[in-house]
Amino acid sequence: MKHSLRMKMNESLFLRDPELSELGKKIVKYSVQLINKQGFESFTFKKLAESIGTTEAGVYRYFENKHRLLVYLISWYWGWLEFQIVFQINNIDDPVIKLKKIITILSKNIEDDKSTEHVNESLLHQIIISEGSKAYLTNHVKKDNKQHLFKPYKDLCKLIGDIILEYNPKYKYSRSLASTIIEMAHLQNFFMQHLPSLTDFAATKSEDDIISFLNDLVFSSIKNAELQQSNKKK
Amino acid sequence: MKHSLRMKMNESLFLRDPELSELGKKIVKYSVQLINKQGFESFTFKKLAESIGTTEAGVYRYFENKHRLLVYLISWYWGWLEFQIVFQINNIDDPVIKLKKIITILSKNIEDDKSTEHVNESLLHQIIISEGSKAYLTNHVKKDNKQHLFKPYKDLCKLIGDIILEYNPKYKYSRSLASTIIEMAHLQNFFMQHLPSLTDFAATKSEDDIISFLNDLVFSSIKNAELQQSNKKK
DNA sequence: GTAAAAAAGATAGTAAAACTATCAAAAATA
DNA sequence: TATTTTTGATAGTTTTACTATCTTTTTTAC
Repeated sequence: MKHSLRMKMNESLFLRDPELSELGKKIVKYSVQLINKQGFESFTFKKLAESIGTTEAGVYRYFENKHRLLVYLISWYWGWLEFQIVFQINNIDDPVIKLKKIITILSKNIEDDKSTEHVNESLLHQIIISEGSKAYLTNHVKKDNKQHLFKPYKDLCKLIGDIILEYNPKYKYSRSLASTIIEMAHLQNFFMQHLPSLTDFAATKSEDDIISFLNDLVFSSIKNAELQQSNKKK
Repeated sequence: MKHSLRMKMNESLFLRDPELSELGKKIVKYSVQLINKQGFESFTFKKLAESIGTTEAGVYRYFENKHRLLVYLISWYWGWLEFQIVFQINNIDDPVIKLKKIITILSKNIEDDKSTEHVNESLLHQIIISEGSKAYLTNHVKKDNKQHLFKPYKDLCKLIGDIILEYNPKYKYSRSLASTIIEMAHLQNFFMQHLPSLTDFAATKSEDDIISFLNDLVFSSIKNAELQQSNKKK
Protein backbone atom coordinates (compact mmCIF):
# COMPACT_ATOMS: atom_id res chain seq x y z
CA MET A 1 0.00 0.00 0.00
CA LYS A 2 1.12 3.51 -0.77
CA HIS A 3 1.43 6.02 2.00
CA SER A 4 1.18 9.74 1.66
CA LEU A 5 2.69 12.11 4.15
CA ARG A 6 1.25 15.49 5.07
CA MET A 7 2.93 18.03 7.29
CA LYS A 8 0.79 20.14 9.57
CA MET A 9 2.17 23.63 8.99
CA ASN A 10 1.93 26.72 11.16
CA GLU A 11 -0.87 28.84 9.69
CA SER A 12 1.06 32.07 10.02
CA LEU A 13 3.34 30.83 7.28
CA PHE A 14 0.78 31.28 4.54
CA LEU A 15 -2.31 33.29 3.67
CA ARG A 16 -3.98 30.29 2.08
CA ASP A 17 -2.86 26.72 2.66
CA PRO A 18 -0.95 25.73 -0.48
CA GLU A 19 -1.48 22.03 0.14
CA LEU A 20 -5.23 22.38 -0.38
CA SER A 21 -5.25 23.34 -4.05
CA GLU A 22 -3.55 22.54 -7.30
CA LEU A 23 -2.27 26.09 -7.70
CA GLY A 24 -0.91 26.05 -4.17
CA LYS A 25 0.97 22.82 -4.78
CA LYS A 26 2.36 24.20 -8.01
CA ILE A 27 3.60 27.29 -6.16
CA VAL A 28 5.45 25.08 -3.70
CA LYS A 29 6.80 22.74 -6.34
CA TYR A 30 8.06 25.39 -8.74
CA SER A 31 9.38 27.72 -6.07
CA VAL A 32 11.64 24.89 -4.93
CA GLN A 33 12.91 24.50 -8.47
CA LEU A 34 13.38 28.20 -9.10
CA ILE A 35 15.05 29.04 -5.78
CA ASN A 36 17.33 26.10 -6.30
CA LYS A 37 18.30 27.22 -9.78
CA GLN A 38 18.55 30.98 -9.40
CA GLY A 39 19.17 31.44 -5.70
CA PHE A 40 16.81 33.13 -3.29
CA GLU A 41 17.99 36.69 -4.01
CA SER A 42 17.10 36.65 -7.67
CA PHE A 43 13.96 34.61 -7.16
CA THR A 44 10.81 36.73 -7.61
CA PHE A 45 7.08 36.06 -7.47
CA LYS A 46 6.83 37.30 -11.03
CA LYS A 47 9.26 34.68 -12.33
CA LEU A 48 7.51 32.05 -10.26
CA ALA A 49 4.10 33.06 -11.60
CA GLU A 50 5.34 32.93 -15.16
CA SER A 51 6.89 29.51 -14.73
CA ILE A 52 3.60 28.03 -13.48
CA GLY A 53 1.27 29.95 -15.77
CA THR A 54 -0.42 32.16 -13.24
CA THR A 55 -0.02 35.79 -12.26
CA GLU A 56 1.91 37.53 -9.52
CA ALA A 57 -1.34 38.33 -7.75
CA GLY A 58 -2.11 34.63 -7.76
CA VAL A 59 1.02 33.86 -5.79
CA TYR A 60 0.41 36.70 -3.36
CA ARG A 61 -2.88 35.09 -2.42
CA TYR A 62 -0.92 32.20 -0.92
CA PHE A 63 2.17 33.85 0.54
CA GLU A 64 2.65 37.31 1.98
CA ASN A 65 6.10 37.67 0.44
CA LYS A 66 9.01 35.62 -0.75
CA HIS A 67 10.66 35.41 2.64
CA ARG A 68 7.57 33.82 4.14
CA LEU A 69 7.53 31.34 1.28
CA LEU A 70 11.17 30.50 2.01
CA VAL A 71 10.41 30.01 5.70
CA TYR A 72 7.46 27.84 4.70
CA LEU A 73 9.65 25.60 2.53
CA ILE A 74 12.32 25.35 5.17
CA SER A 75 9.83 24.59 7.93
CA TRP A 76 8.31 21.98 5.73
CA TYR A 77 11.72 20.40 5.28
CA TRP A 78 12.50 20.31 8.98
CA GLY A 79 9.11 18.78 9.69
CA TRP A 80 9.63 16.18 7.02
CA LEU A 81 13.18 15.46 8.18
CA GLU A 82 12.12 15.05 11.79
CA PHE A 83 9.63 12.45 10.65
CA GLN A 84 12.33 10.62 8.67
CA ILE A 85 14.61 10.67 11.69
CA VAL A 86 11.98 9.50 14.16
CA PHE A 87 11.06 6.75 11.73
CA GLN A 88 14.62 5.61 11.20
CA ILE A 89 15.69 5.56 14.84
CA ASN A 90 12.49 3.91 15.99
CA ASN A 91 13.13 0.82 18.13
CA ILE A 92 16.81 1.61 18.46
CA ASP A 93 17.90 1.93 22.07
CA ASP A 94 21.56 2.79 21.84
CA PRO A 95 21.92 6.59 21.69
CA VAL A 96 25.26 6.18 19.90
CA ILE A 97 23.63 4.40 17.00
CA LYS A 98 20.79 6.90 17.00
CA LEU A 99 23.17 9.85 16.87
CA LYS A 100 25.21 8.28 14.10
CA LYS A 101 22.08 7.67 12.08
CA ILE A 102 20.97 11.25 12.58
CA ILE A 103 24.33 12.64 11.53
CA THR A 104 24.18 10.52 8.41
CA ILE A 105 20.64 11.62 7.56
CA LEU A 106 21.57 15.27 8.07
CA SER A 107 24.71 15.06 5.98
CA LYS A 108 23.85 12.76 3.09
CA ASN A 109 22.18 14.08 0.03
CA ILE A 110 18.51 13.36 0.33
CA GLU A 111 16.61 11.33 -2.23
CA ASP A 112 13.24 12.46 -3.46
CA ASP A 113 10.46 11.06 -1.29
CA LYS A 114 7.69 9.68 -3.48
CA SER A 115 5.12 9.92 -0.72
CA THR A 116 5.12 13.71 -1.10
CA GLU A 117 3.93 14.39 -4.62
CA HIS A 118 4.54 18.10 -4.89
CA VAL A 119 7.85 18.45 -3.05
CA ASN A 120 11.25 17.39 -4.29
CA GLU A 121 13.16 16.77 -1.09
CA SER A 122 16.45 16.41 -2.87
CA LEU A 123 16.22 19.95 -4.23
CA LEU A 124 14.85 21.19 -0.96
CA HIS A 125 17.92 19.80 0.77
CA GLN A 126 20.10 21.90 -1.51
CA ILE A 127 18.00 24.93 -0.61
CA ILE A 128 18.54 24.21 3.07
CA ILE A 129 22.27 24.15 2.42
CA SER A 130 22.42 27.41 0.48
CA GLU A 131 19.52 29.40 1.89
CA GLY A 132 18.59 27.75 5.18
CA SER A 133 20.07 30.32 7.50
CA LYS A 134 18.37 33.17 5.66
CA ALA A 135 15.14 32.04 7.27
CA TYR A 136 16.29 33.40 10.63
CA LEU A 137 19.13 35.79 9.76
CA THR A 138 16.82 38.78 9.47
CA ASN A 139 15.99 41.90 11.40
CA HIS A 140 12.62 40.41 12.28
CA VAL A 141 13.74 37.07 13.78
CA LYS A 142 12.22 37.81 17.13
CA LYS A 143 8.83 38.70 15.67
CA ASP A 144 8.91 35.62 13.47
CA ASN A 145 9.95 33.50 16.40
CA LYS A 146 7.04 34.80 18.48
CA GLN A 147 4.80 33.52 15.71
CA HIS A 148 6.49 30.13 16.14
CA LEU A 149 7.77 30.06 12.59
CA PHE A 150 10.93 28.21 13.63
CA LYS A 151 9.25 25.57 15.73
CA PRO A 152 10.10 22.63 13.44
CA TYR A 153 13.79 23.58 13.55
CA LYS A 154 13.73 23.98 17.31
CA ASP A 155 11.89 20.69 17.71
CA LEU A 156 14.53 18.88 15.71
CA CYS A 157 17.25 20.53 17.77
CA LYS A 158 15.53 19.39 20.96
CA LEU A 159 15.13 15.86 19.61
CA ILE A 160 18.84 15.59 18.91
CA GLY A 161 19.79 17.34 22.14
CA ASP A 162 17.70 14.87 24.13
CA ILE A 163 19.46 11.90 22.55
CA ILE A 164 22.79 13.46 23.46
CA LEU A 165 21.53 13.70 27.04
CA GLU A 166 20.42 10.07 26.86
CA TYR A 167 24.02 9.17 26.16
CA ASN A 168 25.41 11.41 28.87
CA PRO A 169 22.81 13.12 31.09
CA LYS A 170 25.42 15.42 32.54
CA TYR A 171 26.71 16.75 29.24
CA LYS A 172 26.45 20.52 29.45
CA TYR A 173 26.05 21.55 25.82
CA SER A 174 23.37 19.27 24.40
CA ARG A 175 21.40 21.97 22.58
CA SER A 176 24.41 23.87 21.29
CA LEU A 177 25.99 20.64 20.12
CA ALA A 178 22.73 19.71 18.41
CA SER A 179 22.47 23.03 16.57
CA THR A 180 26.16 22.74 15.70
CA ILE A 181 25.59 19.33 14.12
CA ILE A 182 22.63 20.54 12.11
CA GLU A 183 24.30 23.71 10.90
CA MET A 184 27.67 22.16 10.18
CA ALA A 185 26.21 19.22 8.28
CA HIS A 186 24.96 21.80 5.81
CA LEU A 187 27.63 24.47 5.98
CA GLN A 188 30.52 22.04 5.51
CA ASN A 189 28.63 20.71 2.53
CA PHE A 190 28.31 24.22 1.11
CA PHE A 191 31.98 24.93 1.73
CA MET A 192 32.95 21.61 0.22
CA GLN A 193 31.04 22.48 -2.94
CA HIS A 194 31.98 26.14 -3.27
CA LEU A 195 34.83 27.16 -0.97
CA PRO A 196 36.66 23.87 -0.49
CA SER A 197 39.71 25.36 1.23
CA LEU A 198 37.49 26.00 4.25
CA THR A 199 37.18 22.24 4.65
CA ASP A 200 39.38 19.14 4.54
CA PHE A 201 37.22 17.54 1.90
CA ALA A 202 38.42 19.27 -1.25
CA ALA A 203 39.99 16.08 -2.57
CA THR A 204 37.03 13.74 -2.24
CA LYS A 205 34.07 16.14 -2.09
CA SER A 206 32.22 13.34 -0.41
CA GLU A 207 29.52 13.66 2.22
CA ASP A 208 31.01 10.64 3.94
CA ASP A 209 33.90 12.82 5.05
CA ILE A 210 31.49 15.30 6.60
CA ILE A 211 29.86 12.42 8.43
CA SER A 212 33.23 11.25 9.76
CA PHE A 213 34.09 14.77 10.86
CA LEU A 214 30.79 15.27 12.67
CA ASN A 215 30.93 11.84 14.30
CA ASP A 216 34.41 12.63 15.52
CA LEU A 217 33.36 16.02 16.85
CA VAL A 218 30.23 14.81 18.61
CA PHE A 219 31.55 11.65 20.20
CA SER A 220 34.87 13.15 21.20
CA SER A 221 33.07 15.88 23.07
CA ILE A 222 30.53 13.64 24.80
CA LYS A 223 33.09 10.98 25.67
CA ASN A 224 35.54 13.55 26.95
CA ALA A 225 32.84 14.93 29.25
CA GLU A 226 32.24 11.40 30.57
CA LEU A 227 35.93 10.94 31.16
CA GLN A 228 36.26 14.14 33.13
CA GLN A 229 33.19 13.26 35.18
CA SER A 230 34.60 9.89 36.18
CA ASN A 231 37.94 11.49 36.99
CA LYS A 232 36.23 13.86 39.38
CA LYS A 233 34.58 10.96 41.21
CA LYS A 234 37.99 9.49 41.95
CA MET B 1 52.86 57.16 20.06
CA LYS B 2 49.63 56.54 18.25
CA HIS B 3 49.43 53.89 15.60
CA SER B 4 47.00 53.77 12.76
CA LEU B 5 46.10 50.58 10.99
CA ARG B 6 45.24 50.27 7.32
CA MET B 7 44.02 47.13 5.63
CA LYS B 8 45.09 46.39 2.11
CA MET B 9 41.84 45.46 0.43
CA ASN B 10 41.22 43.50 -2.75
CA GLU B 11 40.54 46.05 -5.47
CA SER B 12 37.66 44.08 -6.95
CA LEU B 13 35.69 44.92 -3.84
CA PHE B 14 35.21 48.56 -4.77
CA LEU B 15 35.08 50.87 -7.76
CA ARG B 16 36.98 53.59 -5.93
CA ASP B 17 38.96 52.99 -2.76
CA PRO B 18 36.79 54.31 0.07
CA GLU B 19 39.77 54.75 2.38
CA LEU B 20 41.24 57.45 0.13
CA SER B 21 38.56 60.12 0.56
CA GLU B 22 36.35 61.64 3.20
CA LEU B 23 33.20 60.61 1.35
CA GLY B 24 34.49 57.05 1.02
CA LYS B 25 35.19 56.81 4.73
CA LYS B 26 31.77 58.20 5.50
CA ILE B 27 30.20 55.55 3.27
CA VAL B 28 32.00 52.84 5.22
CA LYS B 29 31.27 54.35 8.60
CA TYR B 30 27.58 54.98 8.07
CA SER B 31 26.90 51.76 6.20
CA VAL B 32 28.13 49.89 9.27
CA GLN B 33 25.71 51.86 11.42
CA LEU B 34 22.77 51.48 9.06
CA ILE B 35 23.23 47.78 8.31
CA ASN B 36 23.58 47.17 12.00
CA LYS B 37 20.41 49.05 12.84
CA GLN B 38 18.10 48.03 9.99
CA GLY B 39 19.56 44.75 8.81
CA PHE B 40 21.11 44.15 5.41
CA GLU B 41 17.82 43.42 3.62
CA SER B 42 16.25 46.79 4.32
CA PHE B 43 19.50 48.68 3.91
CA THR B 44 19.58 50.69 0.66
CA PHE B 45 22.04 53.04 -1.00
CA LYS B 46 19.40 55.73 -0.95
CA LYS B 47 19.02 55.59 2.83
CA LEU B 48 22.79 55.50 3.17
CA ALA B 49 23.21 58.52 0.89
CA GLU B 50 20.64 60.49 2.83
CA SER B 51 22.21 59.69 6.17
CA ILE B 52 25.60 61.01 5.03
CA GLY B 53 24.33 63.94 2.97
CA THR B 54 25.28 62.73 -0.46
CA THR B 55 23.31 61.20 -3.31
CA GLU B 56 22.69 57.63 -4.41
CA ALA B 57 24.93 58.20 -7.42
CA GLY B 58 27.66 59.26 -5.05
CA VAL B 59 27.60 55.90 -3.29
CA TYR B 60 27.50 54.01 -6.58
CA ARG B 61 30.80 55.62 -7.51
CA TYR B 62 32.42 53.66 -4.70
CA PHE B 63 30.57 50.36 -4.66
CA GLU B 64 28.94 48.43 -7.46
CA ASN B 65 26.02 47.37 -5.28
CA LYS B 66 25.10 46.76 -1.71
CA HIS B 67 26.27 43.17 -1.69
CA ARG B 68 29.78 44.21 -2.71
CA LEU B 69 29.74 46.79 0.05
CA LEU B 70 28.76 44.06 2.52
CA VAL B 71 31.55 41.81 1.29
CA TYR B 72 33.93 44.75 1.58
CA LEU B 73 32.96 45.37 5.21
CA ILE B 74 33.19 41.71 6.07
CA SER B 75 36.55 41.27 4.37
CA TRP B 76 37.78 44.32 6.18
CA TYR B 77 36.70 42.75 9.45
CA TRP B 78 38.45 39.43 8.79
CA GLY B 79 41.61 41.26 7.80
CA TRP B 80 41.47 43.36 10.92
CA LEU B 81 40.69 40.35 13.11
CA GLU B 82 43.55 38.32 11.69
CA PHE B 83 45.88 41.14 12.60
CA GLN B 84 44.50 41.24 16.15
CA ILE B 85 44.95 37.49 16.46
CA VAL B 86 48.48 37.44 15.06
CA PHE B 87 49.34 40.29 17.40
CA GLN B 88 47.86 38.63 20.45
CA ILE B 89 49.38 35.19 19.95
CA ASN B 90 52.77 36.58 19.02
CA ASN B 91 55.58 35.00 21.04
CA ILE B 92 53.33 32.31 22.42
CA ASP B 93 54.59 28.82 21.66
CA ASP B 94 51.98 26.56 23.15
CA PRO B 95 49.29 25.87 20.52
CA VAL B 96 46.77 25.19 23.29
CA ILE B 97 47.12 28.69 24.64
CA LYS B 98 47.04 30.10 21.14
CA LEU B 99 43.84 28.26 20.27
CA LYS B 100 42.18 29.32 23.50
CA LYS B 101 43.09 32.92 22.83
CA ILE B 102 41.71 32.71 19.34
CA ILE B 103 38.45 31.19 20.52
CA THR B 104 38.11 33.98 23.04
CA ILE B 105 38.81 36.69 20.48
CA LEU B 106 36.31 35.17 18.07
CA SER B 107 33.59 34.80 20.67
CA LYS B 108 33.87 37.89 22.84
CA ASN B 109 32.17 41.10 21.87
CA ILE B 110 34.75 43.28 20.25
CA GLU B 111 35.60 46.74 21.53
CA ASP B 112 35.98 49.65 19.15
CA ASP B 113 39.57 49.96 17.94
CA LYS B 114 40.66 53.59 18.12
CA SER B 115 43.44 53.06 15.60
CA THR B 116 40.84 52.77 12.83
CA GLU B 117 39.07 56.11 12.78
CA HIS B 118 36.24 55.36 10.38
CA VAL B 119 35.29 51.82 11.40
CA ASN B 120 33.45 50.78 14.53
CA GLU B 121 34.64 47.22 15.06
CA SER B 122 32.11 46.57 17.77
CA LEU B 123 29.22 47.22 15.38
CA LEU B 124 31.03 45.39 12.62
CA HIS B 125 31.26 42.36 14.86
CA GLN B 126 27.48 42.41 15.24
CA ILE B 127 27.19 42.59 11.45
CA ILE B 128 29.42 39.54 11.13
CA ILE B 129 27.12 37.71 13.51
CA SER B 130 23.88 38.59 11.73
CA GLU B 131 24.96 39.05 8.12
CA GLY B 132 28.36 37.38 7.81
CA SER B 133 27.26 34.28 5.96
CA LYS B 134 25.32 36.34 3.41
CA ALA B 135 28.66 37.32 1.93
CA TYR B 136 29.08 33.84 0.46
CA LEU B 137 25.58 32.34 0.54
CA THR B 138 24.76 33.56 -2.95
CA ASN B 139 24.30 32.15 -6.40
CA HIS B 140 27.55 33.84 -7.44
CA VAL B 141 29.90 32.49 -4.74
CA LYS B 142 32.13 30.79 -7.23
CA LYS B 143 32.54 33.91 -9.37
CA ASP B 144 33.20 36.00 -6.29
CA ASN B 145 35.64 33.42 -5.02
CA LYS B 146 37.54 33.48 -8.30
CA GLN B 147 37.97 37.20 -7.74
CA HIS B 148 39.48 36.30 -4.33
CA LEU B 149 36.84 38.22 -2.44
CA PHE B 150 36.90 35.72 0.42
CA LYS B 151 40.67 35.56 0.82
CA PRO B 152 40.77 37.22 4.27
CA TYR B 153 38.26 34.66 5.58
CA LYS B 154 40.18 31.78 4.06
CA ASP B 155 43.47 33.13 5.38
CA LEU B 156 42.08 33.25 8.89
CA CYS B 157 40.77 29.72 8.52
CA LYS B 158 44.18 28.54 7.40
CA LEU B 159 45.88 30.35 10.28
CA ILE B 160 43.66 28.59 12.81
CA GLY B 161 43.89 25.27 11.00
CA ASP B 162 47.68 25.44 11.07
CA ILE B 163 47.73 25.99 14.81
CA ILE B 164 45.48 22.96 15.21
CA LEU B 165 48.04 20.99 13.19
CA GLU B 166 50.82 22.37 15.37
CA TYR B 167 49.07 20.77 18.32
CA ASN B 168 48.45 17.50 16.51
CA PRO B 169 50.01 17.18 13.05
CA LYS B 170 47.96 14.09 12.32
CA TYR B 171 44.59 15.59 13.08
CA LYS B 172 42.47 15.03 10.00
CA TYR B 173 39.99 17.89 10.15
CA SER B 174 42.04 21.00 10.82
CA ARG B 175 40.36 23.21 8.22
CA SER B 176 36.84 22.01 8.91
CA LEU B 177 37.37 22.40 12.62
CA ALA B 178 38.73 25.89 12.05
CA SER B 179 35.73 26.95 9.96
CA THR B 180 33.46 25.34 12.54
CA ILE B 181 35.03 27.41 15.32
CA ILE B 182 34.69 30.64 13.36
CA GLU B 183 31.13 30.02 12.28
CA MET B 184 29.93 28.68 15.59
CA ALA B 185 31.46 31.48 17.61
CA HIS B 186 29.11 33.76 15.72
CA LEU B 187 26.10 31.54 15.17
CA GLN B 188 25.84 30.44 18.79
CA ASN B 189 25.99 34.11 19.68
CA PHE B 190 23.15 34.87 17.28
CA PHE B 191 21.10 31.96 18.62
CA MET B 192 21.82 32.99 22.18
CA GLN B 193 20.52 36.48 21.43
CA HIS B 194 17.51 35.59 19.29
CA LEU B 195 16.65 31.89 19.41
CA PRO B 196 18.03 30.85 22.79
CA SER B 197 16.44 27.40 22.82
CA LEU B 198 18.92 26.40 20.12
CA THR B 199 21.70 26.85 22.69
CA ASP B 200 22.41 26.01 26.31
CA PHE B 201 23.07 29.63 27.16
CA ALA B 202 19.56 31.01 27.52
CA ALA B 203 20.00 31.49 31.26
CA THR B 204 23.22 33.47 31.26
CA LYS B 205 23.36 34.87 27.72
CA SER B 206 27.07 35.17 28.25
CA GLU B 207 29.79 34.83 25.65
CA ASP B 208 31.87 33.04 28.24
CA ASP B 209 29.60 30.05 27.86
CA ILE B 210 30.19 30.02 24.11
CA ILE B 211 33.91 30.09 24.80
CA SER B 212 33.61 27.12 27.17
CA PHE B 213 31.56 25.21 24.63
CA LEU B 214 34.02 25.84 21.81
CA ASN B 215 37.02 25.03 23.97
CA ASP B 216 35.37 21.78 24.94
CA LEU B 217 34.53 20.94 21.35
CA VAL B 218 37.96 21.74 19.95
CA PHE B 219 40.14 20.17 22.58
CA SER B 220 38.00 17.08 23.00
CA SER B 221 38.29 16.39 19.31
CA ILE B 222 42.02 17.02 19.04
CA LYS B 223 42.83 15.13 22.23
CA ASN B 224 40.63 12.23 21.23
CA ALA B 225 42.51 11.98 17.94
CA GLU B 226 45.80 11.90 19.86
CA LEU B 227 44.46 9.19 22.12
CA GLN B 228 43.40 6.99 19.25
CA GLN B 229 46.71 7.49 17.49
CA SER B 230 48.67 6.36 20.55
CA ASN B 231 46.34 3.39 20.97
CA LYS B 232 47.10 2.29 17.46
CA LYS B 233 50.82 2.36 18.12
CA LYS B 234 50.37 -0.12 20.96
C1' DG C 1 -29.78 21.56 -10.24
C1' DT C 2 -29.34 26.09 -8.91
C1' DA C 3 -27.70 29.78 -5.85
C1' DA C 4 -24.09 31.40 -3.25
C1' DA C 5 -19.55 31.49 -1.95
C1' DA C 6 -14.81 30.89 -2.82
C1' DA C 7 -10.91 30.65 -5.79
C1' DA C 8 -8.53 31.84 -9.92
C1' DG C 9 -7.58 34.77 -13.99
C1' DA C 10 -6.84 39.13 -16.14
C1' DT C 11 -5.47 43.66 -15.95
C1' DA C 12 -3.85 47.81 -14.02
C1' DG C 13 -1.56 50.57 -11.07
C1' DT C 14 1.72 52.39 -7.18
C1' DA C 15 5.90 52.91 -4.40
C1' DA C 16 10.27 51.86 -3.69
C1' DA C 17 14.71 49.70 -5.02
C1' DA C 18 18.40 49.30 -7.98
C1' DC C 19 20.60 51.15 -10.97
C1' DT C 20 22.57 54.66 -15.24
C1' DA C 21 23.43 59.10 -17.42
C1' DT C 22 24.54 63.86 -17.72
C1' DC C 23 26.22 68.22 -16.64
C1' DA C 24 27.90 71.70 -13.62
C1' DA C 25 30.53 73.02 -9.45
C1' DA C 26 34.22 72.31 -6.40
C1' DA C 27 38.51 70.45 -5.03
C1' DA C 28 42.89 68.59 -5.72
C1' DT C 29 47.18 68.37 -8.54
C1' DA C 30 50.46 69.38 -11.91
C1' DT D 1 46.63 78.94 -13.59
C1' DA D 2 45.27 75.02 -16.29
C1' DT D 3 43.92 70.42 -16.00
C1' DT D 4 42.28 66.53 -14.05
C1' DT D 5 39.62 64.34 -10.59
C1' DT D 6 35.95 64.22 -7.48
C1' DT D 7 31.54 65.62 -5.91
C1' DG D 8 26.79 67.50 -6.26
C1' DA D 9 22.48 67.96 -8.35
C1' DT D 10 19.05 66.28 -11.16
C1' DA D 11 16.67 63.17 -14.00
C1' DG D 12 15.48 59.06 -15.90
C1' DT D 13 14.91 53.63 -16.61
C1' DT D 14 13.97 49.06 -15.26
C1' DT D 15 12.74 45.79 -11.96
C1' DT D 16 10.77 44.40 -7.62
C1' DA D 17 7.35 44.21 -4.40
C1' DC D 18 3.34 44.83 -3.71
C1' DT D 19 -2.31 46.32 -3.86
C1' DA D 20 -6.78 46.80 -6.11
C1' DT D 21 -10.54 45.60 -8.93
C1' DC D 22 -13.38 43.16 -11.77
C1' DT D 23 -14.62 39.00 -14.27
C1' DT D 24 -14.75 34.16 -14.93
C1' DT D 25 -14.49 29.64 -13.26
C1' DT D 26 -14.86 26.21 -9.78
C1' DT D 27 -16.52 24.43 -5.57
C1' DT D 28 -19.97 23.74 -2.00
C1' DA D 29 -24.35 24.04 0.11
C1' DC D 30 -29.08 23.45 0.04
